[in-house]
Amino acid sequence: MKDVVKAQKAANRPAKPDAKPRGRPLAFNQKDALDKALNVFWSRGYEGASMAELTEVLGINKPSIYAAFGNKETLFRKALARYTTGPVAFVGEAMKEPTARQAVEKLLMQAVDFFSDKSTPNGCMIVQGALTCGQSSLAIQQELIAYRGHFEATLTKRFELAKEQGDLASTVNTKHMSKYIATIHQGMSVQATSGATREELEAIVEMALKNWLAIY
Amino acid sequence: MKDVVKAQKAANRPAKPDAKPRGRPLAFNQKDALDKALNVFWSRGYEGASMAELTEVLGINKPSIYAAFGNKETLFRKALARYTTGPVAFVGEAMKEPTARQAVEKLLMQAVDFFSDKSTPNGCMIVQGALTCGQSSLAIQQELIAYRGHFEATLTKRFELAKEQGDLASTVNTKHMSKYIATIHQGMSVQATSGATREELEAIVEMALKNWLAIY
DNA sequence: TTATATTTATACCGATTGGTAAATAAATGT
DNA sequence: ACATTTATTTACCAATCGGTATAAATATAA
Repeated sequence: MKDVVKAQKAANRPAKPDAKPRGRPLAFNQKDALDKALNVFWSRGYEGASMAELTEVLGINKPSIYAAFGNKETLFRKALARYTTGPVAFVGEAMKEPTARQAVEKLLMQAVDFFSDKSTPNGCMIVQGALTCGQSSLAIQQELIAYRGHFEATLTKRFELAKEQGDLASTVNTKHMSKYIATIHQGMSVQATSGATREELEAIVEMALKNWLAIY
Repeated sequence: MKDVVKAQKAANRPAKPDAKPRGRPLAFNQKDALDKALNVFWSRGYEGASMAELTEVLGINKPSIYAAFGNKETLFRKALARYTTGPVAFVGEAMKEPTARQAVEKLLMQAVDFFSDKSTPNGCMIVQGALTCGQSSLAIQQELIAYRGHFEATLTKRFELAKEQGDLASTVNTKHMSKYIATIHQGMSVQATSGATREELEAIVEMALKNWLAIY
């Protein structure tokens, strides 16, 4: 049995709170370590984050990282999963607003909070994690493109619902509208990374929302 | 006299059309080579473009590249300068339109042409050349941020002129409006890189322009 | 106490990174 | 013809890249 397989087995072992595990215990908290890795990938992107920096920030030696999370690519994917269920879970929340207009307003306003939060890196990891990259990272690049597509699909679904509920005109092209909102969101991500202040991001959203009246 | 200094001297020598240069002639066209380098940086970003790929695409050995253009960083800067005076020179042209509204419309419409041009990489090099990167590329990252700032300053100047000429209300915050337009432009760059079609980009611009009536 | 299981730290791997030394080739000046 | 200048080719450099083999350390099970 190869070590890699053993490690995976250990990582996938279901939590039995009462039965103590057999070997030497982990010297670090997996969730904390993953959060730290997320921060590195978030600020540096997939290629810009080196395993050397990751080991330094996590305070864990490389073999321990590989045993716990697999290689760099799977570590990135696990950090990305944590990102979507953690920091950016507000996207799903915003969709629950009673009208499409309110959903978009809440989405973009929360994005302002998110982008200007000084305790986290600026910008969106899904937007900037691998926009451009070398040939060896094309798989990650495509994966992030797919994530962005899911984001638009979420918006489209919400707009379709709004059509049914009558708070959005039946003539609206929901896919185009989703792409438009996504474009603003992605542009704001670039702006945040470029140093835009909270006030500036708010002004952008304000202008984008005035648009709502004009569009339909 | 070091070789590097000699090479720089050769590169900076003023063009005397009739006086033939002294040593072995260059075996490649500098402008063509720079255009090829631009294409690599444009599609892969600064870090994603390796010297190995650059030598392969340019068809020139590394020592010749270093002699002609300096190191990777200066090669990127020279490619970037060519980018601004070549492919994206349309930005300055759009500013010459008679009104602010027409200037923005022309700017964004040309951006659609630009982003959906299948003979060039998708997206904008200034937006995506180094959005995220490792520590060794922070200087380039900052330089591109400055370029984006210049883009906004250009828009702001045009809007200030529009105020003077009366085709823009005196109450408009020109800096905020510039940031809003820049945000849409940058978002479109991300969309283009993600595979958005020409029709989709056009729809985005159409919605952004309807906004013009609502904003002021 | 001994065997087994798991994680740790150290030290290393081949491949790739950006960059260059040295010798040869091809032009002009005298 | 010969010296000088410049560019090209080849072969190499140290540093870093992602990733791992090995053995010591630390836990439970018997």
